[in-house]
Amino acid sequence: MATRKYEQRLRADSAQETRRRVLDAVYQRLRDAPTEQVSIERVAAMAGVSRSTVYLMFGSRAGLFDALGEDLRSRGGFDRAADGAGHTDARTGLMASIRASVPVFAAHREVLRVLYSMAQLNPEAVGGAVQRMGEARAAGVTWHAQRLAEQDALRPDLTAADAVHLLWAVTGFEFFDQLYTGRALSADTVADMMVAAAERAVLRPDGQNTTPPPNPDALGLGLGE
Amino acid sequence: MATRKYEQRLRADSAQETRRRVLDAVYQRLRDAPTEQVSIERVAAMAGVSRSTVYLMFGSRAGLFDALGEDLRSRGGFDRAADGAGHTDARTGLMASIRASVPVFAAHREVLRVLYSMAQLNPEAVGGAVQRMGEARAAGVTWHAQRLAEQDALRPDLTAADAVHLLWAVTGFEFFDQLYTGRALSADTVADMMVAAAERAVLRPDGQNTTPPPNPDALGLGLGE
DNA sequence: TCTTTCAATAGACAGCCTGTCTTTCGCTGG
DNA sequence: CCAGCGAAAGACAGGCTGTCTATTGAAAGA
Repeated sequence: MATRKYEQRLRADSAQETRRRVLDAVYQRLRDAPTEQVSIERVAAMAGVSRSTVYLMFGSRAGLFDALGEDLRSRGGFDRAADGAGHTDARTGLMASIRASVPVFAAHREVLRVLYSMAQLNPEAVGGAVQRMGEARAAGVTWHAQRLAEQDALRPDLTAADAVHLLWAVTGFEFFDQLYTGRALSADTVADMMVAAAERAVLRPDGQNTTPPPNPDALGLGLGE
Repeated sequence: MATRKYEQRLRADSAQETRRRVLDAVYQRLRDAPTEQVSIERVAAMAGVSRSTVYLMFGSRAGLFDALGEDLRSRGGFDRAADGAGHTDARTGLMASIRASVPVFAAHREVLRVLYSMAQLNPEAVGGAVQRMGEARAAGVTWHAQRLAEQDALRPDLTAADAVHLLWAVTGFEFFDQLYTGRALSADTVADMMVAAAERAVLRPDGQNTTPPPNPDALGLGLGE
């Protein structure tokens, strides 16, 4: 007996919805109790779904977290935050990128924290989601450094490669969180600091900016001589 | 029957040695396979000890990692790295501190990575060891910022508190590892970058790094204590 | 020497978790 | 009406934690 053709559109829709519920449940769980161990069992219960359904949909624990990362990447606002491409000026483009990413970091802080830490302990545990996010960010940072070099906005003592390294360290979630959580600062304050840090780390000191350098006269006599 | 008095010195010595073997085993395990889950069972087997002995000695899994952190703190070289107090000049003191800490970070990178990540996921899981290390570092950073302020070496647009925040972010293990592992740079290169980043982030732009210290008398008793 | 005492050990147990399997249910859609 | 398939239920093996009890063996005292 030949198999009948099946469309199953309604079924597919409901599956999609179930998937959504599960992802929301993990997100919620990570947000509410980031320090507790997340068991698939619990997540499934929160989503009103059987544990075996989760395995069916995501394949494994890692697959679930991978999907969460991907979900965050597509819905969390990372896309908009990624490019500061709307600007002709490389400097302002960089600053815009940083300022755009901070609210995203802050909004999803707990969940990102868990994903990043899990990835540190075992990259496979999040199925490469964090790694992919990192690659995207690396590309973005490289692009920015390139543009800054082209517009001769880099410090004279830096190569473009050095700038990539420094920008990488100074614009990432880890750096953000050192200030936001580690020092209990507001997102706005952190944004200011990250912008300032990036500026001072890689940009020509003489160039004019959103933060004009302090008046040289003010310093004069303060030190040594 | 009255209890006899017991000294048990030899016993205590052997216990100490066993403890050492267990701690070495965890360290080794974390270093060799940082991405795999460390089970007490495995560690005990590596140390040639019963699992229950580990629980007896350290109380719990968390206690074991706490002890490891403490062990690292006392034997890993953090003490020497912590203070750049041998210098009268606040600037060079800061730089010396940073340069001293980098080799320690690099030497224990894998183990520190695991401890820090575990602490992020659940501070209790490492029994406060990481938190204590953080507090010590915070105190050190505050001290440096204070001295820089006193010697008028901070950027004019920064408060001492701001300097603490920035130094915190730029001198820590996380920042180090973003460059060392994240960008695959050598420890020496990272040290240079961290020094440069700290310098540019918080120090007066006009002063040379090699600038002679201001009037030594100004410091007075600051160091000895 | 010979006994006392207790640190160190071994091992059993309950409980939680993961990942895989088989079986059953019940809705969709021809 | 009923075939097909997505979803659920639940059993299972295996690994881990933390606790508890029983055992042992050697140092310390007499």
